[in-house]
Amino acid sequence: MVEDLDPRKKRILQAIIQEHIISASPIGSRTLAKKYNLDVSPATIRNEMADLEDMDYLEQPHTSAGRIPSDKGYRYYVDQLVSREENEVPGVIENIEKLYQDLQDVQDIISGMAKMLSNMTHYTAMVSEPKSQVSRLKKVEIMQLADNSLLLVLVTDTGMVNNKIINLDQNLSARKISYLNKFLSEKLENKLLEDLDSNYLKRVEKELLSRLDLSVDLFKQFYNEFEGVFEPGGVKVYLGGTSYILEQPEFNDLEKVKKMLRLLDQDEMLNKIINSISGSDLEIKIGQENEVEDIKNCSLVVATYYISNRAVGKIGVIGPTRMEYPRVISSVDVISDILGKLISKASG
Amino acid sequence: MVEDLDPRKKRILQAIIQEHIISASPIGSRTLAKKYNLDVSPATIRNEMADLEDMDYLEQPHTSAGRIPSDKGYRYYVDQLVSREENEVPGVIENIEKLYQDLQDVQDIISGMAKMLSNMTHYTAMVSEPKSQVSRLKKVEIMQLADNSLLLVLVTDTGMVNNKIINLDQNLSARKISYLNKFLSEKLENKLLEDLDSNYLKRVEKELLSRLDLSVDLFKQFYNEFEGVFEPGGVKVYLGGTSYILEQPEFNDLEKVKKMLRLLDQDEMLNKIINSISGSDLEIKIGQENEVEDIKNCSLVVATYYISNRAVGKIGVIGPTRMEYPRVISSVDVISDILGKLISKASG
DNA sequence: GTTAGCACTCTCCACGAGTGAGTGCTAAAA
DNA sequence: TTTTAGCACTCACTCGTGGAGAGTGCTAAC
Repeated sequence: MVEDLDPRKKRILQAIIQEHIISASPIGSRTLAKKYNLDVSPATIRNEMADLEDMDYLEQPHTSAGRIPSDKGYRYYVDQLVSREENEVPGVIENIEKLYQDLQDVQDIISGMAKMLSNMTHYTAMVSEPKSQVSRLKKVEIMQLADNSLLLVLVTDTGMVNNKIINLDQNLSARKISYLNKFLSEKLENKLLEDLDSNYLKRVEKELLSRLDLSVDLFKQFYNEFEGVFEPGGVKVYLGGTSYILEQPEFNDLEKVKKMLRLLDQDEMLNKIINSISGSDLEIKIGQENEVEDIKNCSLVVATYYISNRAVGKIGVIGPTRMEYPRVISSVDVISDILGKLISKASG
Repeated sequence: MVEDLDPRKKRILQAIIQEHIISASPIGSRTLAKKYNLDVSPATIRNEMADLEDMDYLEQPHTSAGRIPSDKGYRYYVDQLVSREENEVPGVIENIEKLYQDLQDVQDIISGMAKMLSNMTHYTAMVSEPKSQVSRLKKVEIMQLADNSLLLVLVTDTGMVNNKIINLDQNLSARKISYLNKFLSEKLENKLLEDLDSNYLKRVEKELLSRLDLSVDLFKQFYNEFEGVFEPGGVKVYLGGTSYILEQPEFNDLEKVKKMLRLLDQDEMLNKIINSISGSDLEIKIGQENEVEDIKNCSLVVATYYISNRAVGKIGVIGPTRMEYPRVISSVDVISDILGKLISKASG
């Protein structure tokens, strides 16, 4: 499906896209001839532009306007005309890493990187938490807070800490709690969370019941709560720079801004968006390529970040299709790298 | 400073404000005479309106427009013309409480109530976390995650759970950790966080050093991290219904929306705003009465919520000065109550 | 294949007239 | 003295009109 454009068409397409990214308005043949020395007259460019429009790389908002790139045009640009290494600035990685190195809390790191990425790109950034399925449970511990009240703490090897307060009807003796702790760490720690499904938990429950002389009611209550923690549910998505979308001329319309902000308010939507990206290292979805209806006029640049070689989460940028792809691509690339490194370090 | 308006002026002022709250535009004498049966002619109303303008209760956007309420007008309305019990719907409290009763996590409760409040009022809601100063430390515990890596867990009696992963240069033996745990619970648990200032912590440090044969370097490193947890810092503020501000005609201007959203993006600002409210049960700041520059065209309705009779946090609503005060006041009132109750219950 | 020339198209902006809501003032009525 | 009717006046808002400007497609010449 990728036609091979002749070199002049390539140059013209590239010039139009670059110009449009800057000006956000349709580009005419004269402007193009003036600003880029293409060594041909506007008339020739017009002919080429008409050709490119026939091939669906360009669109014309109305008869007497210049051309704007189509989604297909952007796609060609991103795939063929952008060199991905282009903008790598050498020292940046080390500098950012240093800047954030004393953040220990994974949540702080994630939201810090979301902010960083949005500041670098001037678009809205989104980062999903490390997903638990591919994490190993590093530590399970129950602590007594008061009579009838326990705190359950789970720590994964990706550094995510999960708390749950469990209120019971009756007291659980210190001896039993310490037994439970020993038992649960033995059975659950160092397992993949993915493997701790209800089947496995049921088996653990059975074994525990046979060993521990515990009022069955009390135990059931505890175990129900306990099991609940492992239910998948959506992963939290962090946002950075929400207000940047307002800077984009394509969001000059209040209705559009409203729609967008409402979208970003909904956690499920964010999940859907960021998880619609299949899983390759850095993926770009342009306009109509997006599955979520409400962002079919936006582009997404999303990378996967890794913790000890496991793909655990996504980090990306959402903006208008008229996006500064080269800069965004290299920013997302760099930040996803740093994010993985920082979390790895923080979670030991 | 509160002049006593004669009854007719009161009625007219009230009518203008109510009408303006609905229509968001200046109100003229004819409209008023038609919609509210004030038993006088438009001409008379005009005279009264001119009087009210002289007294600064009303303003005129331009010579030939109707009148809109001034901040002073709203203030009079809120203080004198709104009966605070007006809108109490009996069953509501119980219903909401039931709806949210199985939320155990304090953070979930808070963000749930923020959403609830914004849905009820159709304005943006903000809720601050229980502030730690007036909380008691219920539980301190250190757990070993791996060699060199500890997890510090703090739980307050308001149900807030705080985690910190501490990475050390060397290992800390299990025996020492268990000793540390015993020592720290003895010294810190059930104390007000307010009292755990650096002075107190220094004394504890000294005592600990004299008792524990620990490499001083290692200890210092641990203790530095540990102390950091008690540094005050801003409290987190939860938002609900950010996109509601876009529904308000006073934010039809993109510039204003931008300013507002940028404001709500900054945690420090939110802190400043919500803490500019002194501390009475339910306080209303109208327009210029606000200290924060950027919200001098907004109104704030903020209540304090209580956990076992301690004022621990704030919950409120921010919207245009043209706000439906009666409804907002009773909503904030009700929700702040429920919030306190829910957290009390969840944190046992 | 490329370019100059030209008629044509469409948006955008500024201008002006008309409309309508609302006022303030004055003089008459209650 | 207070209230009301009448009237002239003021502004914001809308809508249509009419260039100006940018850009195109087509044709014919290079």
